Order: sequence, then structure tokens, then C-alpha cells
Amino acid sequence: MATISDVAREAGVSRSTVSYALSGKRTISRETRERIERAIAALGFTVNAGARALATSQTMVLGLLLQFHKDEFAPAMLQYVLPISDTARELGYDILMVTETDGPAALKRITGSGMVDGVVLLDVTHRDPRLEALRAAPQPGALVGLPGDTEGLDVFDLDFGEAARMLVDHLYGLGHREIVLISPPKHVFDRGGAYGWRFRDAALERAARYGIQIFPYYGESQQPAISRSLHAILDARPDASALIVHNDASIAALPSVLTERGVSAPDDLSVVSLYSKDFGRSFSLPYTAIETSPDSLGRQAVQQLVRRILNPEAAGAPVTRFIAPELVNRGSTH
Amino acid sequence: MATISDVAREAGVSRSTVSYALSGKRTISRETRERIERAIAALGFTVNAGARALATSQTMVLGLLLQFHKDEFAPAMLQYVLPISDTARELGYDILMVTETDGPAALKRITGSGMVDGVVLLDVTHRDPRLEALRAAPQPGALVGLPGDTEGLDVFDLDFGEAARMLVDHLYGLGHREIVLISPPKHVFDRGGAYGWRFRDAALERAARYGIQIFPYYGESQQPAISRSLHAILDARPDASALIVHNDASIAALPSVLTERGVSAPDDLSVVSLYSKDFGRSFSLPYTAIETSPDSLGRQAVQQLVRRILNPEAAGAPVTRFIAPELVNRGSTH
DNA sequence: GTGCGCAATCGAAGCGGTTCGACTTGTGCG
DNA sequence: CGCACAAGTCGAACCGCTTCGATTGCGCAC
Repeated sequence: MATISDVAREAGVSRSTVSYALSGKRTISRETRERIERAIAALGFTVNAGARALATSQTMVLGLLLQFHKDEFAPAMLQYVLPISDTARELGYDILMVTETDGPAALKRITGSGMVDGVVLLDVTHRDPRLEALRAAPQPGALVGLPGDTEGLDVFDLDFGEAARMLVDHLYGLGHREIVLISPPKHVFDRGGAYGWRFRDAALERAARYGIQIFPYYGESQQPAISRSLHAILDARPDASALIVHNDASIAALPSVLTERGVSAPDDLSVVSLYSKDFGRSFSLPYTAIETSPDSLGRQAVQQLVRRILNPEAAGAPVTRFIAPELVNRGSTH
Repeated sequence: MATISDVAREAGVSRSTVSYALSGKRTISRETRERIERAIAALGFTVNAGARALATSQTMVLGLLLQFHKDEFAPAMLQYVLPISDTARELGYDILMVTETDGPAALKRITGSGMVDGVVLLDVTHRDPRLEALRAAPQPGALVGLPGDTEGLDVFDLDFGEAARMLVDHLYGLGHREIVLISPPKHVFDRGGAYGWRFRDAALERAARYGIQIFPYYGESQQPAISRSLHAILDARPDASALIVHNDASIAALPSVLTERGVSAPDDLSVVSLYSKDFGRSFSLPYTAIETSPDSLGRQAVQQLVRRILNPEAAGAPVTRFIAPELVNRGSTH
């Protein structure tokens, strides 16, 4: 591999001149610059990332911490990963993806060794053990998902409370008074997946205010339990006139479950849900729903992170940003 | 961040002694080692990855090149990514994940700048433009997916030809003489996704040998086109007694399509398919099928890659390894 | 003619490690 | 008693790049 010294020799200039020609931080005569460019092309020179990182203390790499829970419906994760990767690249950063089970250890490893300039934490839970490591790290971080304590952190999440209220309002306005709610699986709650109870509690509170009833249930994450449990829940609540599904796996299974029961929406049952645009499209879900945009969430997280990396002062105080929900009416309610 | 000089000062030794204590490459007295360990703990010292990479010319990072095709059924990709990441970590490597559209450019960037010690290419096509860049790179690479020219490369893929033959044999043995085959979508073929025609051609050849008929069709990748096209195909071939589905999106949609038609397997139609264990479980697919294991593919690729990184000579000649298919009978044929 | 400012370039130090050769001690052996 | 050798440690060079301060030569104003 050619080094900057090789280029300098080939072009008959000093190493520093080559460096300045590359970075443009000092003026270089047109003639010299062209000579250097020719030398670079001839030698196929590329700046060595490690050496540059050492000299500048900037790696131009962002860490991306994922946690994969074996018991989970996987398709969702990728929707965050891709936009994050794309946005990072647009801003000149590469992505070091870490999937270790031991999140805090992984975080310490990549921040402590200076492999990354900052990190994005995905799927943050209420009391996420990674946050302690993040706060202790010299690099900034951005979270996707709301933790219990946001102190000092940039946080991005959907406004699940507002989403729940919008859906309840929608159903209430249509006259529904008994509503079944399918939440994420119990293990998501146990793990501290706050979006589960943020949504559910807001829905229940709203229902109480209207004096209507919402019956909450946990969903399942894998077939055939998903369909079985949906059947059981619908059997148990024959009087409910509407269904709110806050769970990807369940909503994907719902169409065939309804078909099996000979039930159709909205004639026999009003159905609303909450899922990402892509997810709805992949499975062709015909339901009125809050459409989330993981891409925008990921994108904003990366942008804020990079802002904070480049200029910690100018990035200002930590932000917690809730993305406003958007309801798309597909006529599955009446 | 504490440096090795800080540790040396704190422990009252030279920098090289600290380095040797860390690596164990020279003998260090018990007493000195303990003093150094105490200093490291006190200062919270971690080796700086960039500096180490510069000195050793080893980054302990592997590149992972993905291509996401907008028009594709996404859930499949993650099944490769995770095992690759896990295996890499077990062997001491981190993963730099690159999702750029321009694969060759991305490959040049990360290899040319020495950010990685090797790369894994996912979803390799027949004439994959990334291969040229890979062959020119100083680092080794491992492929998942079979290219037209494997010269000089370590390649891992499922044996799609054998898989097709096994399924055709199975159906032929049961007496089926008219069989419909749903291949991956046309754009997969156009892009050079060789697994599509490797499977189809082997099936057709086998059928010809037996003197039976196989009617091949392309599948679709997104709803509602998937179901619509399945209906159309089944309408067009009322006499076919068996169905081979070589497409994740289609097989996931098949249960509800069959239900809608009032058709049940195996009574009205024998169905066989090819999908990964995880995929089948997620969607609870009840079909007799070849079960692929993306995890084993990814794992083998990483292992071979690391072997080649650590000891290029001992790793021997490039290998092309086809994973043997395994048929799991779930009683969807008769 | 002198002094000044600016454009263009160079040399050297520094980033944080690793590694090679050399040096000091202590030990066993002839 | 002298010597070879091993154990333990150190100093310096090096990995490839960036950046600061200094130097040179030039045109221009006074």
C-alpha cells in the first residue's frame, strides 16, 4: 500500500505539502497540486484510516448497538438499521455494528478503545444498562427509544402516548364503547420496553376519561401462538366492537385470523393499529393505523449525534424528541 | 483517556514493559506485572485501537457488505447478518457494516484505507461487480452466494441444484406428474441472483429426465401482488397436483391464499418449499421443505475468512463450499 | 530602497501504540 | 573464579498521517 511519503517522493514535495493538498487547509499552487494528484493516481494512494484517526483523534466511525432478543419478531429491526447506515454515510461516517448480548461491555469496548466517534443505541429500554456506560464514555451517543432517565442524553422516539390517544379518540368518536387492546408480548414489558406501557397506559387513561372500556391483553411473538392467542382473546370478548393492535407480529397475523373467524373489518369489527409504513406495505395491511417512520427516527438520531460530535457546544442541551404520530385512515373502522 | 505512557509512569516502568505485560510476548516479573495491572485499573486504561492498528497493521475489524434492494422482501437478510456478527466477535473481530448502493466503491474505500482486515460479501450475484474490487484488494474476502467465476475466492452457498433435485425426486416418488414451480421474482434473475436459475434449471432437468412436467413462474416480492399472482398461477394450472415454492415472500403468503381458494395441502395440492428454519418458524409454515441454515453459512464464511487473515499460506487454496440441503417432511405432500 | 504582507512550501514534533536490539543482574556450571 | 546464559527491563525506531511554526520569494506601498 502506498503511503503519503511515497506520494511526496513521487511528486517531489514534502509529506506535509501532500497532506495540505489533500485537506485543502492551506493554499497549494495549482501546479503542485496537479503534480500531487498525478502521483496519487499513479500510486493508487489512499489515506490510511488508522493513521489518520491517530493523528486527528477522529475515526469517522459511529457505533451502532443492537440487541437481538431471540424471542422477538425480527423484521422490525432492519428498518432502523438501514436509514441509520445511510444517513451516517451521507455525513461521511461508517458504521461499526455491535450485536453482543452484553451491551454495556460492548459499549465500553468500542468507546474505551476509541474505535468510534459516537454511538447510536437502538431499542433502548426503561432502565437500560447501557446508559451508565454511555454516560461514562467520552463520546456522545444518541438513543432510539425512551429510557426512564434521559438526563444528559439525546433521545428520539415516537410519541406512543399521543398515538394511543389519537386511536382511542378515533374509535370513541365513531361510537365504540368496548375496545380490545393487544399490546406487545409480556416479555417486552418485563424487559422494560417502555413503548408497551406508554401506549397502553395512555389508552386506558383516555378510556377512563371517556367512561368507556378498554380490555388490554399481551400479544405473542411467534406463530402459532400468535394466532391462537388472537382467537382466544376475540372469543373472550365477544361484545367488543373495536380492536387496537399494538404489535407487529399480531397485526401481521390478524388478516388470516379474521378470515378464519368469518369476521370482516369494519363490518363486524373495527380495527386500528400502529406500524411502520414499510411493514404495512410488505404485509399489505388494510387497516386504519398510525404509521411510524423508523427511517426518520434513525435519521434524526444520527444527525443529532454527528452535530454533537463535530461541535459539542453548538449542539446545545440534550434533546428528547418525540415524533408526532400520523393517522392514516384506510377505512377499517366505522 | 489514559495512554500507555500514563500507565508506565504510574507503574514506574517503561512503555515497552507495559506493552509486553499486556501482550505477554516477553517475560515480566510477577511483581512488575502486578504493579502495571494496578496502574491500568487505577487509570482505567484501554488500548487505543487506532494506534494499535497502526503499529501492528491489524485492525481486528471485518467489513460486511450488504446490498439492500428496495424491491426485496427484507426479513431474510438479518438471518445472515447476526450469525456473522456473532461469529466475528467470538474470534475477536468487530464488524464494519456497509450498506452503500455502490458496492465496488464501498469495498475500495474500506479496503484501501485499511479499515478492515477482511470482508464478507453477502448476496453475491452471478457477475457481481464487487468481485473485481475484492480481487484487487490486499485483504482477503469470503462470499455468501455463488458468483459465475469463483477464481481465487472463498465461496459459501447452499446447494440449490441438489435441493431442487431432492424436492422433485420427492414429488416424483409420490406420483406427481404436473408440478408448478414458483421461482424468485424476475428482478432477482435479472440482477444475477444465480440461486434462482440454479434451482429452477436443476428442477427442469430432473423433470425432463423423469418425463414429467414442471411449469415455472416468477413470484412477486410485495403484497398484494404476491397473493394476486399466486391466485393467477393456480388458476392457470388447474391440473397441477403439486407446487414447489422457491420464494420466501410467496410461501409466507401461501397459507392464506390456499385458505381463500378452499384448497388444503396435501389433500387438494401437495406443497413443498425451501426456506430457512427461522423463517419457517416465524411464519409457522406447515410445509415439507428444504430447511436452509443461513447461520451456518455465515459462520463458515467468517471462520474461513479469519483463517485466511491469520495465516494466508496455511488456509490453502480457495474453497467453494456447498452446504448440503436437508429435507424436513411435514406432511404437506402425498 | 526598505519594509510588509501574502502565497507556497518545508521540517519536525506528536498522535499511542509495538517491537527489536541492547543492557543489567543473577544463576549454574566447568 | 570466570563465563555463558536466561530473565527482566529499557530506549529508540517505527507505523502513516496531521499540524504548527518557520522559511523563502515575491509584489506592492511608501
